[in-house]
Amino acid sequence: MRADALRNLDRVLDAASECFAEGGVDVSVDEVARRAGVGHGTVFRRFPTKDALLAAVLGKELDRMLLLAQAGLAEEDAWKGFSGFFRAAAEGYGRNRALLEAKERCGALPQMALLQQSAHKLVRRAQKAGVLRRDLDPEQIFELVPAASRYPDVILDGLRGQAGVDRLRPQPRAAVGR
Amino acid sequence: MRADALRNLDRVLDAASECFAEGGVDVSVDEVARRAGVGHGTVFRRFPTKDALLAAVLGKELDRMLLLAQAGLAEEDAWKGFSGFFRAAAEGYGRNRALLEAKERCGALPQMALLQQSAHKLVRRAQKAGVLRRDLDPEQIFELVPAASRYPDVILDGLRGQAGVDRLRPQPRAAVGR
DNA sequence: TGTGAAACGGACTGAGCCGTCCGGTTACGA
DNA sequence: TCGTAACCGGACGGCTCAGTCCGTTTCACA
Repeated sequence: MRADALRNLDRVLDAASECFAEGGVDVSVDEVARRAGVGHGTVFRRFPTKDALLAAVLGKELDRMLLLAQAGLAEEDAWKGFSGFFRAAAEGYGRNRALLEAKERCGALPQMALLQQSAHKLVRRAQKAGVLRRDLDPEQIFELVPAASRYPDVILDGLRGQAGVDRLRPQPRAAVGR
Repeated sequence: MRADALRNLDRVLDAASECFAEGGVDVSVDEVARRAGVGHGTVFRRFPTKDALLAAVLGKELDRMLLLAQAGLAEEDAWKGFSGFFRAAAEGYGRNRALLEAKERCGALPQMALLQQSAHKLVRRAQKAGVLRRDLDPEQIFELVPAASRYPDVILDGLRGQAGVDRLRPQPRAAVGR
């Protein structure tokens, strides 16, 4: 690959990250190309469709999250491990407006499986330790991540549970609907 | 106003409600017109722009929410009043995919002020009664409503606080950032 | 039932966007 | 230094969508 091609590829990826984060997935390819300082033909040579570009950007973000999840597993305190990852992931969603839409649009990406696996471990461990409520499965817990981009403390408080004393409120909990 | 005009206006509003709720604000005016069984010229005669149509639909939804808020105030138990409204509003956001985007796009609507006023009363009353955490102001509390469309119980648990024993977790709470 | 005003709806315009293509340019090996 | 292969970017086509316009239809009232 020629040096100029590589340089432009980097610029395009960076510009796309910023554009999608700020404006969501509806930002045009022209806009991305303009910010990268290239013609939009150049963008389409590297990424045959806009979705391919989106997937590349999303992939990079997922890689970052995978590292965070693994860091959480390395933490010995189950709650700290879980909540640290949860908080960081939530902040990621807050910073990047396109993440949710992109996930809907791109479908399954290769990194997803691995990330999901690590994230599930985090949840299961915290639940076993009795510090995380047990009436939601990992899938459901992580549906709350985007929601937590605003006030993570509130939602983490809602998620926290103790062994024995299950919750602050003693009444039977209503079924958690979807 | 002629009878056919009135009938079509109703049809258009209903169709728009359904379309936007299901598909978000990006549904085309043609699609709305098709579902209403009219030409899209007819839609644009009543609503000069797509945003005007969106505002009309949003306005109806806000009216519905205002009634819910007033019902909450009529409830004598402060927590039941607040949480009932919170839950109903959250469900509204869950059912209607366009609500958030529409609010961003339409800006301030006349109903908003009144709704906000009632909602604030609900929050202040619950906070005074010591059943709702005090480290968030009403504005911030209601930023959590759309987030609660999925698992309202979790978030309500996170919001609940008792007088004296402020929270389950005794450590000083981290600053709630935005 | 006849007539005029109001409403209807489809054709049309223009803008924006995705994706393609090709003539000109640039980097790199010999 | 030079030839060539790779790369660049703007022009272009096709599409969708918001908003306009006008010939035709429908309603309401006398």
